[in-house]
Amino acid sequence: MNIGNVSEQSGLPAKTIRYYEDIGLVQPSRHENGYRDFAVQDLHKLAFLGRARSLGFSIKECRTLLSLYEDRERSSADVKAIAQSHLTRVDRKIKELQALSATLRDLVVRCHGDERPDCPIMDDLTRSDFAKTRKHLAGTTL
Amino acid sequence: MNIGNVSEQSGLPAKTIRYYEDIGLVQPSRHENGYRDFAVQDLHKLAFLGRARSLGFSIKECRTLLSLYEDRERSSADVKAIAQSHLTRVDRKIKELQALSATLRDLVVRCHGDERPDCPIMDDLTRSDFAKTRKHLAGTTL
DNA sequence: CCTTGACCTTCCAGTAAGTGGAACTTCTAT
DNA sequence: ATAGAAGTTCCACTTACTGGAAGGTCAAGG
Repeated sequence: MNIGNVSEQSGLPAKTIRYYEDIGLVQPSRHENGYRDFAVQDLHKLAFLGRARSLGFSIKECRTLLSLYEDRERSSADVKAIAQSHLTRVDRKIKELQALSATLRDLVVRCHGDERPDCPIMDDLTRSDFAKTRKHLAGTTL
Repeated sequence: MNIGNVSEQSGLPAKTIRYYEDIGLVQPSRHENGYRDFAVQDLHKLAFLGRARSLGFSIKECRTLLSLYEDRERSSADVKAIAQSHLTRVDRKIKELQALSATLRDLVVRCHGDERPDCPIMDDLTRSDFAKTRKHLAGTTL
């Protein structure tokens, strides 16, 4: 099966599939002409990866999940542990963002938003008493 | 003022401050020995940036906010617009993560988590009917 | 046979916002 | 004089891809 076909069936961009091969998540064989030749198992793996990624698992976790996926002797406890820690991470992030949202909302509501320069948002940013309490949002890329 | 001093007072790592100079957010002058010499205004700017970043504003937004910060003729409407769109983004992300959390929680709850291999989480990941519905979490790095 | 276009290949660069480390110089205190 | 702290630059690494260039391959139509 060619990459375009696999891309369509798995829902993953061809670029992503090549990338996944690069980092060793799949190992398709090659045709004589150099084209990748994906087996049905590869398609399943890629679909699995797509779903796992869409659930927010990191590539590293996906790697582990994939090895469990292929392990008939796996214990569901191992799978659950990964999902559980991911869930905890997600929930922690939600809390962080909710706190952020509350702060922003308060500032936005209090800003009259007209042509005058005075602005509670700027006042907040200009506060100098935050240096100790400030916490970086751990890797929050929105 | 040396960078260590500024770092301490602003709460930003020295590395970050140098990075901010690299990308043109601050322009400290230099001592004869090559050491950076920060003015009080630079310190204020960096504190401002630290606070803005901690509120989740992107560097690009920080750049704009900084120019508004230095603009006595600014209209608070401009500031509010940036904060508002950021808030919208945060709230959208919260919703995404909440949906994710619900899905994960359901899977985790349903997984017995023992030594046996059968597992609802794996079953979900192995589902093949998601390719169309799957949505990549837009840039969610937790 | 030739061409056109779709599809495939590799490789390089860029994204966001820093962080870590190496190699080196300068300042400060003993 | 020398040790250690603090400063400097530069390069690489992080995440998970994505975009684009330059070029090879394949199927269909004239």
